[in-house]
Parts: sequence; structure tokens; C-alpha cells
Amino acid sequence: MSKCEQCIIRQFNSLKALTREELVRISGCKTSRSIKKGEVIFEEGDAVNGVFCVKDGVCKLSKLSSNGKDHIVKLVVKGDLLGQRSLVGEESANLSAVALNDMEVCFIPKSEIMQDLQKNPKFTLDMLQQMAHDLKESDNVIVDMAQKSVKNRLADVLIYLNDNFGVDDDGFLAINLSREDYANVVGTATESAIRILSQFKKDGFISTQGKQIKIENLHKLKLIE
Amino acid sequence: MSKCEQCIIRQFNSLKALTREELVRISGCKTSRSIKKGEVIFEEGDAVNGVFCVKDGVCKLSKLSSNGKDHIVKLVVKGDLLGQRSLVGEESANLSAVALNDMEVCFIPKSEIMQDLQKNPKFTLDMLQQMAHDLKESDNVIVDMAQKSVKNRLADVLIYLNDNFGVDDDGFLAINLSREDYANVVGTATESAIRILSQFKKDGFISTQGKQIKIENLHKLKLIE
DNA sequence: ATCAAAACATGACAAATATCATATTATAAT
DNA sequence: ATTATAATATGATATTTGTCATGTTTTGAT
Repeated sequence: MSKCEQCIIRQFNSLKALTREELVRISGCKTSRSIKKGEVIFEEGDAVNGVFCVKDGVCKLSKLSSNGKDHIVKLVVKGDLLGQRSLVGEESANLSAVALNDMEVCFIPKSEIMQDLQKNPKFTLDMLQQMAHDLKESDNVIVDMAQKSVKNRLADVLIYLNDNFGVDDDGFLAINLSREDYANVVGTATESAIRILSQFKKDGFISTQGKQIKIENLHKLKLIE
Repeated sequence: MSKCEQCIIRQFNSLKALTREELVRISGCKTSRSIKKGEVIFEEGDAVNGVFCVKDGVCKLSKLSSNGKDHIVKLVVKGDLLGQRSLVGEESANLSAVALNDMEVCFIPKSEIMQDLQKNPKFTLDMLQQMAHDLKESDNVIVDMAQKSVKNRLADVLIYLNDNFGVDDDGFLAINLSREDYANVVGTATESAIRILSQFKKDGFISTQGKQIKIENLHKLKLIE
């Protein structure tokens, strides 16, 4: 099993603020885990007593809404920490986490990392900054959800995926979401998402092959209102 | 000018985690300020170099959306801190703050409070917990925005105002928002908000007098989908 | 390779919401 | 008290989005 103090992934999250000694201790109690595509990592209401450091793969964080639909709030990627909020307070998970492809993660028990939160102000401050950033992003998402059209939001998601995941050798988005997932990210009916994607195709903004999507005209996608 | 160490308001926010010495120092550099209804406290893009501790009154935090409408993200009330996020990172304000009624606030310069953030882990941890809580709430709002109908969201706002601000002697909501503000909270056109409130009135869920609103049937409001 | 299940696609229609026009009422300044 | 201004209200209509039905394609298990 690889050691935290040698792991390059931690540079991308708050764990970078830990000292070498702290990392050695964390390394001793962490557990590595492979997660298969589609597997549930935790569900709303679960007690998540620790954080996952994502070494590879992507998972979706979603919440069941009162109308019975699952809404995808966030995608968690390589380098991210998953379940930070379990560290503060005793509340159970507010969101469910499901792997979108095969993942490699490390799990660090809450009890261990709480010691660092209480003793290493640099670490706590880094998490604070991370959360402040997330909060700002959340506000932006709220405004977009409230004010933009479904078509606009769907275009935004395609742009986001292109910017953050890039494309494969054939030019298709490197991450594949189902049409239902797209609908659950923008908050619309699956049929509506499919319909709008079809329209984008007719307009020449994208092309598709099965569930794969290739952006053909990023500029025009950005102009959609 | 009153002293922080004697101020009861701080019990409601993260400042309660400061030591007596820290409070004395903060007290020496803070400035009290009265803000008139409608006054702009700060705007999107402003450099807010400190936090406001709200002693009295209410203000709205809003963001201009790409379609030109102002979206109200949050109401900040007595006891809350305003502008926490200015403390972490150097970014300018993401939201605008406008007083909804006359306010009394104290302003604490960033330079002073940063010392405490770096030295008092209890204070930092308290802010972290506060932000974690806000983040959870934000996720819930995102899901509601994405999945609930405008009518449902408007009913939710009325219930929220009733729960958090109570009613005056005549039974009207103790806080008065304009119809435009209601629209900007739920993310709809002003006419739509007015229309739905009219419908609520016809249905006997609420009654109105000018801009004042009285909830007549909280139970039925809660059943709206 | 075959088949069943899931995912994708599209039409027809219904419901929700936005927009524009125009009254009416309340509010604040003189 | 009067009046200009802003806020509230409502009708008519257009647009957006959701729902239900149904067919097609893709995918994965055998």
C-alpha cells in the first residue's frame, strides 16, 4: 500500500497543509479501496465517519428531491476530498455519492483527522478556504438554477465537462454521463434533456455516437441563452 | 460605544469562540455604524476588507444574473456575520448586500480578525462548522430551485419568513419584502410572484394589506406542491 | 450471436411560467 | 392635501417545460 507522505494526489486538496509527521500517522490508519462504476459510496442519511481522498475516477453527489427525482449537485474528481462535511458536526450525510466510473480512493477515519483539525491551524484554514470557495460556487449555481433556461444550463454543463474533463482521442467528452444524469444535473425531465441535446445536434453545436458527445462548436454553445 | 466583550450579539456567531483578550483587542478597532433601509452595504466586485456583525435589522444578499435580474441568495439577520468570505482569500465580493430595514452593525477590519483565524483554532473551527452548515443549506436550496415549482418555492419562502421573523401585533409577517423581492428570492418574474400570491389569497392561505402579508393557513401552505 | 433490458428518441399534448399591455392602488415628496 | 412615482394587480398571449405514449437503438448478460 502506498504511503500518504509520498502520494502526489494530496497536493490537490487540504491534506497538503499537513506536516510530514501528521501524514505518517494518517498513512498508518487509512485504508485504500477500489470502487466499481455504479457502486454507492454512501447514501443520504448514512453516518460517514471519515473522508475519502479520490486517487482516480469520478463520482456524483446527489440528493433526492421532494418530487422523487435525484438531483446531481456536484461531481467529485481525482484530487478532491469527499465527505469533508462529515468532519464538522455529527450530522449524517446530506447527499449520496455514486461512482460514475471505476475509482481508487483512500479512506481516512474521522477520529484521526479531527486531531489535525484541532491542532494544525494551517490545515483548518485551508479547509476553511476550500469551503468558502465551494460556498461561492454554490451561490453561483443557485443563481443559474433560478435564472437561466434549461437549454442554457445544459449548454453550461457541456462546457463545464469539456473544460474539466477534456476530450478523448476521437474528440468525444472524456466523461460519459447518461442522458438521465444530464437531466439530473440541470434539473429537468430526462425527455427534455434528450430533446435539447437533439436540437443542439441539429444546430451543429454537438454530435453524438451512442451516449458519447462531441462538442463541435464551443463558441456557439457559449452564446446560448 | 459599547464593548465587544459585553455584547450579547456575539453569542450567536463565531465570535463567541474568541477569548476575552481577543475580544478586547477587536473592540478597540471595530467601528459601529447605522445603515438606513435601502442602503447598499457593499456590491458585487467590491473589496470587502472585514466582517460586519449585525446587531439589528436585516439585509439581503443578492447577485446579478446573466439575464439582468437580481437574485436574492440569502437574508442576513441580527446575530449573523456578514462578509465572512472576505476573510479567506483575496477575492472581491461575489454578492451585493442591501439593507431591508434600518440596521445597526459593527465592522471589524480583516487585518485584525485574521490574527485570530491564524492563532485561535477554536475560532477557525467554529467558522468552519458554520460554513459547512451553510454549504449543506446551499445544496438544499440548489435542489429546491431545480426541482420544485415556483408556487412551491414561494410557499416555502412564506413559511421560512414566518418561522424566522414571526409576526407583528396584527398577525402580519414581521418582515416586509416587496413583491419584486419575493420574485427575486424564488427566481421568477415579478408578475408571476404577484399572481401566485393573489391565488394564495383566493385560496384563503394568506391575506394581504398593501405589501403586508398575513399567513392564514400555514398547514395548507405546507401542502403546496 | 441472441435476446432482454435499459437507454435513447420523438410526437402529441398539457401545464407552468414569461412577457407585454394596461389598470389600479399605495407611497413618499412637496 | 396633492400629486408624481413606484408598487401591485390582472388579462391576453407566447414560450418553455413537463408528461405520457410509443418506437428505436444500444448495451450487457447469457
